[in-house]
Amino acid sequence: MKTTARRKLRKKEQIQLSAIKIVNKYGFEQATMEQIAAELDMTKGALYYYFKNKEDLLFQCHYFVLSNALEELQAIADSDLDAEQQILALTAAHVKYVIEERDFFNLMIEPNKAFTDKHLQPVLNLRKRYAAIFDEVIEKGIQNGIFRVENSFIARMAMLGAMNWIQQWYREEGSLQREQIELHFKHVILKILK
Amino acid sequence: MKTTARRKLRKKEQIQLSAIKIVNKYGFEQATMEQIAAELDMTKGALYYYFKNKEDLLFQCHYFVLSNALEELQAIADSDLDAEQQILALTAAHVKYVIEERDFFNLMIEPNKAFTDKHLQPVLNLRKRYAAIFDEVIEKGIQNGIFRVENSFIARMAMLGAMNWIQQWYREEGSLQREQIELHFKHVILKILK
Amino acid sequence: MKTTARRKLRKKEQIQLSAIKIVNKYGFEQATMEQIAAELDMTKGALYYYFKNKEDLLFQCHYFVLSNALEELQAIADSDLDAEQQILALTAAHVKYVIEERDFFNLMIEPNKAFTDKHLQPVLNLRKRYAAIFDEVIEKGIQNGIFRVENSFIARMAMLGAMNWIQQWYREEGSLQREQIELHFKHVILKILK
Amino acid sequence: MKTTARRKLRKKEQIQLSAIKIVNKYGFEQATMEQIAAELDMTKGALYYYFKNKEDLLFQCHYFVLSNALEELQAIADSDLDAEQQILALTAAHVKYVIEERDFFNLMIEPNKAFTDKHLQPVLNLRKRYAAIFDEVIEKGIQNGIFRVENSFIARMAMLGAMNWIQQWYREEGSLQREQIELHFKHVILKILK
DNA sequence: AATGAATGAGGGTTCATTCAT
DNA sequence: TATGAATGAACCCTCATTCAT
Repeated sequence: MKTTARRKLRKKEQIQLSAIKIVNKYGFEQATMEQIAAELDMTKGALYYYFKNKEDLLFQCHYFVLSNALEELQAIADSDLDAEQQILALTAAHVKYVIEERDFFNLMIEPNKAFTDKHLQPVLNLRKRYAAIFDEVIEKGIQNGIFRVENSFIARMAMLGAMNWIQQWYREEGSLQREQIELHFKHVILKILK
Repeated sequence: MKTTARRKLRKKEQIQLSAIKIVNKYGFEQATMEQIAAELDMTKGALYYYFKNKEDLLFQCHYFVLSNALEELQAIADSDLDAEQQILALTAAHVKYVIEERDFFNLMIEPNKAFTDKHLQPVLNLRKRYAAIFDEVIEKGIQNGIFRVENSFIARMAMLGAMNWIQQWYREEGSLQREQIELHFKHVILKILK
Repeated sequence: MKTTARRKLRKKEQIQLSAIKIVNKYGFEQATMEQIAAELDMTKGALYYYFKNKEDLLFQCHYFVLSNALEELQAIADSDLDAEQQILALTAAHVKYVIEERDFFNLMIEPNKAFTDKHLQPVLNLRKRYAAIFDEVIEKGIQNGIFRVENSFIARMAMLGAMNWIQQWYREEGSLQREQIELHFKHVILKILK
Repeated sequence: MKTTARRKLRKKEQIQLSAIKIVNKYGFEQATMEQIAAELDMTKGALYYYFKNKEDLLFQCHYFVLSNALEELQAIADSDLDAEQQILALTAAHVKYVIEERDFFNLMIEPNKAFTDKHLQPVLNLRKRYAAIFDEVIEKGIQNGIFRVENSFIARMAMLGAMNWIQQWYREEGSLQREQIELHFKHVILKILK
């Protein structure tokens, strides 16, 4: 039956969640298979039943997170909103990921020293596509005369950097709630782009 | 005698410089005592005559880099330039550090990943003072009517985030050189602040 | 019921054949239970229904191969050929086994590396009986005046050594095919014995 | 001073001797770094101070043993004895190695599954040169009309195989002493070659 | 002040073995 | 009977740390 196959898939997902958690806590290289396993009350040996090796596990985590985010952003870029509305929606979505899915998103930020050639390419491709979505909308805005930027690469990087940095200072119990942050950043982003 | 004490100090500095070099090349956790020692044609055992352990050495490096940066930024904030000129100088300085001292500034991001309690507090303090300099200049600019920002905390964080992110994409062999990046970011920062 | 018992026996044989194949391909210690099972589209867990453990399985394979060889050689020694014809037939048979059952004959070389006490004795016994066949035929030849050797023990060991060594240099894709090797060795063996 | 360097070299030799011993006892792949270290009351970690990794250590053992033997045999082939005397001397030397330096020689026999490309070539070269010495002398004998063989490759392999096999049955406490074995094998070898 | 040498803890990985289902 | 899943021991290797000299 499919039940067992499905159970295996579910377990793989659990392991990925655990791995993401541990990686965010200790860093990419410092996360150990033992820690990842302990989080689920498994022994590290068991992880190898589900993933070929550490790099494979971490790669799949990375891929999983990026793919999900990518899909959501792509839908925005494909909508029939105008460039300004789109960039605001992208901002909101990205801020949401950064704040709400902290653990997931941190992975995207992590440097790629950890991957060997075989895994590096797919990750870099996803990253490129993610960035391309922002570029596309920015470009559209420029052509429509809505945005005015000196260098769109720099603009995109500045925007993403500013937003990614949020997780360094955001605290759930702090005075600024997500919605306010979203609003503030929409404002900042527009300043950068106009 | 003072001479030997001084010689020891000088050696410690050499070791720190070596460590900084290695860390910037291989990353914080991947740098090994052996590599650091080899850079100076020493054996790793000798390092322990000067530093208690690896964390101690790395902490002092970090402290050294951050203190230097702090001093430089403070001088700017204390100068008699106007707020706009000051913020531009701060931007140039920060961009320089982010690029040149890659991994030590990386640490500013998540010091708790690398340091245990004892060393964490001093680092966090430095970090606060570092941020305070930006706040001070921004505030000055607002009071002088030069800057106009909705929320100065958000503005500072957006600026620093945008700049810190540079190290994620900057490549020495890339098409954008440090000086150009500096110029572009001065432009972006002013957009955010005005 | 006999049917199920017989089915079990047949399955055991299949597993043995699979194990023999894998061992000849990857070597005795490098063969894994997983590989052996995969060859039959089983999971490794199932093997333990038929064999107590890996050593047991491998022992029975070894025993199986050696017994078969022994039987074949015994038939030759019991035939009514004369001693020279018999020794030539033994040579052909032995060369065939050395080449075809590479690793199981390898075991004949140092069974104590692979087997613990319990299994060692039966193997050593088979080994003795195997050698005895050669001795018997050599002795017969000497008594019939066909062979003339200084020391029949040395002669037997030299013969077997020369043949066992074949597996060190034989390559399936090499220029010498099994049949040619057989012919050459028949020649050499006769030189040693005459 | 050179003393420390020399001490290091001596230690490396000790480790090699230990490794050779263990490998002969348990086989190439089954020998563990721990066993090798324990033999010298060291911890396995210490081995890595002297050798890069297991393959490196085992390779150097292999190389060491082969080189030594090679030198001795080459001297014989270079002497001004005639081919028959040379082959007898080679036989004596080889038998001596097989019996007296059992551990060393076993290494030569071991299959080379253990080495990766980098290390495999040098070993195979040494082996080739070792074999070439026998070939050279055999060829010389053929040209001088002293030897008469159908296929000199087969003859060489049969000889070496017969001799290498000695260690399978030789027991120090057995009835045949080395000198007698030497004599017997000289006899056998001449039978094969004439 | 520095080196050579060693230790020991821990990390990634493999695999025979077990066992509930 | 057989599978899926897990365990645990053992392996290779790295590296911070120690210490006699």
